[in-house]
Amino acid sequence: MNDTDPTERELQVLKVLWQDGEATVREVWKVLSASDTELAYTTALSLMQVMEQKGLVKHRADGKAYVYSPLVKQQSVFRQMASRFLKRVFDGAVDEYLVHALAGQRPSDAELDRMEHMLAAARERTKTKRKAGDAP
Amino acid sequence: MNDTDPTERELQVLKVLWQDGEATVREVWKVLSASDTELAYTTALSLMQVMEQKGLVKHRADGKAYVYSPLVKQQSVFRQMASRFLKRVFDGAVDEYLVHALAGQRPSDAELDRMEHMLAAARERTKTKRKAGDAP
DNA sequence: TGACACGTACTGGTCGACCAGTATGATTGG
DNA sequence: CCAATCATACTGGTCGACCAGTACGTGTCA
Repeated sequence: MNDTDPTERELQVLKVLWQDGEATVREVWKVLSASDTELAYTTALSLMQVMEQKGLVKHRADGKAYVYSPLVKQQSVFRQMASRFLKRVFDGAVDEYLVHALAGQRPSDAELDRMEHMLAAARERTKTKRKAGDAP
Repeated sequence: MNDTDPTERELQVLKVLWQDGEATVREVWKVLSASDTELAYTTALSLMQVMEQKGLVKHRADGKAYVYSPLVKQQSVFRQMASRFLKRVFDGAVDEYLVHALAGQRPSDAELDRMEHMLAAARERTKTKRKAGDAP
């Protein structure tokens, strides 16, 4: 389906929609204007119209206003963006990916715990995976 | 200094230069044309001239040809790109970053080993960091 | 020596992201 | 009733990434 990542701005909009479930143009505009630099209301509107055209969001009329909601799942978008980034930059070497992230960031103990569990789970999967050729 | 990531193409060029130390336009062009779709020779040239203007590479004359070499370290670029991506997409949550990468990728045992070591090292750093200034 | 091969410089064109203004329709308060 | 205020629709402009063509210089070889 979607073969390109959402742009920076589009991602900002999607985050608002994911958080709130749905939102009017004005609400989205408020958030973007608050976190970022000032933005014209019509700019936010244009952006969301383009996004609808791309199939990222849909709208329904609620009285006068349009209420927008996301058409793509946060999980899918994040997974896709991470995969693509991983592949493009590090040629798929997930350990390279991690080491550079850790270098610029100091994770909390809780995060470290969660990540260790992830690795353990991943190791488990590959181990049990040895059976039956259901490879690509 | 550099406040934007290198573009897709620029990154491809940098990878060639990092790998070989230095390279002529023709060599870079060969690699790009091989891995990607066909590309005009002058396109590669233009790209590298722009990159020089941006301070990403420099050149020296070797007889007729220009030999280009990188001005930025692979480490720095990767670290910066990873950090930025992490922040922009996952708001700095490195565990989120990892889980989505693992979902789309099946790491090898060796990679898992290396990543576990990284986490252990990261945990060590935060632990010793708690003490009053007994820094190395 | 003169044509050719190989190099770079310069220029232009396309496309998408991003931004914002003007036009226009509907609701509502006085 | 009417105008102010809200909404959306439509249109255009800027900028950077990307691509490639033409112009031009220089060394080489028959």
